[in-house]
Amino acid sequence: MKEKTVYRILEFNRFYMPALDLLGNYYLGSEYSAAEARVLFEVYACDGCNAAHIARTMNLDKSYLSRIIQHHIKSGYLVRVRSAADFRAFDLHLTEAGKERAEELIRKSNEQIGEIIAPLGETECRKLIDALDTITGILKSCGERGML
Amino acid sequence: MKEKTVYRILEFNRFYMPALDLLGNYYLGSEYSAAEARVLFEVYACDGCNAAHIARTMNLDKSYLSRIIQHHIKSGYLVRVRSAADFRAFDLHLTEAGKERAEELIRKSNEQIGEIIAPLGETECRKLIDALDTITGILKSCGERGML
DNA sequence: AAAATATACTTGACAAAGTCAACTAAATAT
DNA sequence: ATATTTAGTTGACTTTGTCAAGTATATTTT
Repeated sequence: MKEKTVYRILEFNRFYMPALDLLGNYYLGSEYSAAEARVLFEVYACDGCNAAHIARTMNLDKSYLSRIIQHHIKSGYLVRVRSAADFRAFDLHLTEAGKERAEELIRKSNEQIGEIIAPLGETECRKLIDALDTITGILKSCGERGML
Repeated sequence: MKEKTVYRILEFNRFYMPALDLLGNYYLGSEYSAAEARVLFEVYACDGCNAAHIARTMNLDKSYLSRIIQHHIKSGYLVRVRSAADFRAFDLHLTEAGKERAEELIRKSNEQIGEIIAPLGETECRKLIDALDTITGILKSCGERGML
């Protein structure tokens, strides 16, 4: 049974990943690099966080991240303000443009997924949600620290 | 309902993708680049195919692919033989070492997933499989050509 | 309080991954 | 026979990501 489960997971990944790719996964809007977009989202989700926090939660190299942040600042999407509590760190905030940019990316993602599931009816949607919940629940139960 | 479904899919992706990453998705063993491993798998799955076929099915740039193949040949994992039917093309085959390498990567993937789902009992495994099947089934029903 | 250690972030140099355009050679279509 | 398409290669390039070393501030240890 275990073996079959492993096999089925691998098979699912093989199926689902290209699907993700196709529809743009949660960070992809379009002309943006994955990491760049995700950084924007992280700040969107967690206003005032700093680079170290992002590096930890996204498991990103800090030097790489540093440059991504600089780039976003140059693009006018991010601003940094020196943290009062810790003078080494900078609190990160989205500018208005940055917020709009993030929301636009989210909207695009939504639209893409929306298009794909367009043919589904109520019942199927409910089933889909249930299945997603089931998987999430079970996988979460596996890892004290296996998963996010 | 549609909106909720979209939202839930995005949320699932956010949860599942790092999980995939962590456990090495279907192509990842370890020190190998995604594309490199996938090429190996493609030939494993489709012995005698040529670069053009791989480029099409994996949606890979042909120049990039050309170099990956060269690299695999140098590593002793792949051999090419000029196609009798089409003198421009080369049939690709795994060497014994290449076969072993591919199988080792597959074995590693299996082990990693196996470890993660180790805590699960029979019932949970069955539920997980059902949920994966449900998702696959529903999503497949969406796309005449939305998905793989 | 001083010294040692850890953390936040930056920079330079680099390696790896991926793309683009131009090319040769063979196959196919006109 | 000529034009177009397809298989593959190569060179030059950009993007993406990593590594090591450095500066400045915080924290811990003695």
